[in-house]
Amino acid sequence: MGRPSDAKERLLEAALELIWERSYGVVTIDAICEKAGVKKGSFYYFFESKSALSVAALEANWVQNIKVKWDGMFSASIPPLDRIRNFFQSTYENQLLVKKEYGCVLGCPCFSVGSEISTQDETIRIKVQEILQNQICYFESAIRDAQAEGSLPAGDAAAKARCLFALFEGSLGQARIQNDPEILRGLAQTALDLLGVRSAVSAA
Amino acid sequence: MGRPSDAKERLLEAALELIWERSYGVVTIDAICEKAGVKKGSFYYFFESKSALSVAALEANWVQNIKVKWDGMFSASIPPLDRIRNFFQSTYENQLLVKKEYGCVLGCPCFSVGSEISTQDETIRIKVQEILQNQICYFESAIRDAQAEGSLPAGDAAAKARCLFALFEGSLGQARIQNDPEILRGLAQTALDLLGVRSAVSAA
DNA sequence: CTTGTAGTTGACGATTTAGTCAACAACTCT
DNA sequence: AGAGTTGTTGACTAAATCGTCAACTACAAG
Repeated sequence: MGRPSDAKERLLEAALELIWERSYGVVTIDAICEKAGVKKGSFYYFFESKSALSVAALEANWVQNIKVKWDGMFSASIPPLDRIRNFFQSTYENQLLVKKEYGCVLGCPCFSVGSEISTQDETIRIKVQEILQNQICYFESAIRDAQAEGSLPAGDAAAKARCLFALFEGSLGQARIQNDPEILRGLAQTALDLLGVRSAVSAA
Repeated sequence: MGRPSDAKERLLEAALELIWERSYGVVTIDAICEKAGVKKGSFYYFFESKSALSVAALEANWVQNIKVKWDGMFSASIPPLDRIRNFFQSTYENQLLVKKEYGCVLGCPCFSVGSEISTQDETIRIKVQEILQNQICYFESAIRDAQAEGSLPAGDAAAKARCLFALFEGSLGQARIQNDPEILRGLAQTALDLLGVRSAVSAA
């Protein structure tokens, strides 16, 4: 009941995009409002601060956009090493698209924001940590499955997953800093090498 | 001639520390001035903007602090794989100290700042890129030397160096976000594994 | 149609921040 | 000591930004 509105959703989307494109610190509430087509009064009707909005935006982006993609890419119906290969390959392709659309390589919003304000805003830090931890789990179960089927040597799957994730985020960060998606070109192969796959070149 | 002063140096130091602790966006010129014990008029006497100061601060930190340490750790007199092992080990120990001193894991200022403002400030982006590129070179020559002496399999040393660097920065970023230096604990071994060293456990 | 609820608006005061400037102070060199 | 140069200061303006609020609007349900 009452007056229907999608202003809240528009704010979430605008905030995430602006923060991703620019940075958390440089984006003002006014800018978010303008991009969302919402007056500041309405902003404060829905959220109590930029911080609270950002937490909600990161969460919404995770459940509505990222998680569904990852669920698809890390589906148990795909051979585990293919999941990893495809994931890194599509990361590259995705950043190519981002650069075409935004003019810049933007990397991973979650990691960038987390690194930016982890010492300043505990609620964002916790949310980012939670999402990243969740992402590492996708790597970890792919690694576990690969070990179970014998396509990867046994070993600490959690540690390997963290290592793989560090490679992932570190590479995305470099790509953002250099504004060059080509950094991510061979990442799929690099990832498999890192896991100790003896690379048999697979014919398409 | 004229009036001697170390205000410029104090500004460089204060800026770097504040930006490292907090973030580029959240640190104001006023805050830098206060920390440096310098009035704003003097700030603008030495630098034309926060951006210009930051570029100078990153550069000064690189040549005066980081580079000399790295020159030591990557000295040609040390066996190449030891350079890498020691480097990652000392990264861990260093962040332990940072956490003790600052209360937070702070990671790598250069990478954090770079990732934060790469899309916003081209002069900082370029400077960061230059420093990071330089750092990768240290990895690359260690890898090359290891390959030359046969302790690493041949292969694209530049690519391996970039990969190692991504692991390095990605791990530091995670450690910062989680505010937990233990993320970096086994990094030296992980790095060597990544390079394909068949791990012979070396006795001390 | 009325009523209650959810959402909207624009104008406002308070604060923070950037950036400027003219006068002043401290030092060096001759 | 005098002159020239370098660095310092505090007070100032302008602008940006935050956060608030009372009045207003649009819709749903009865």
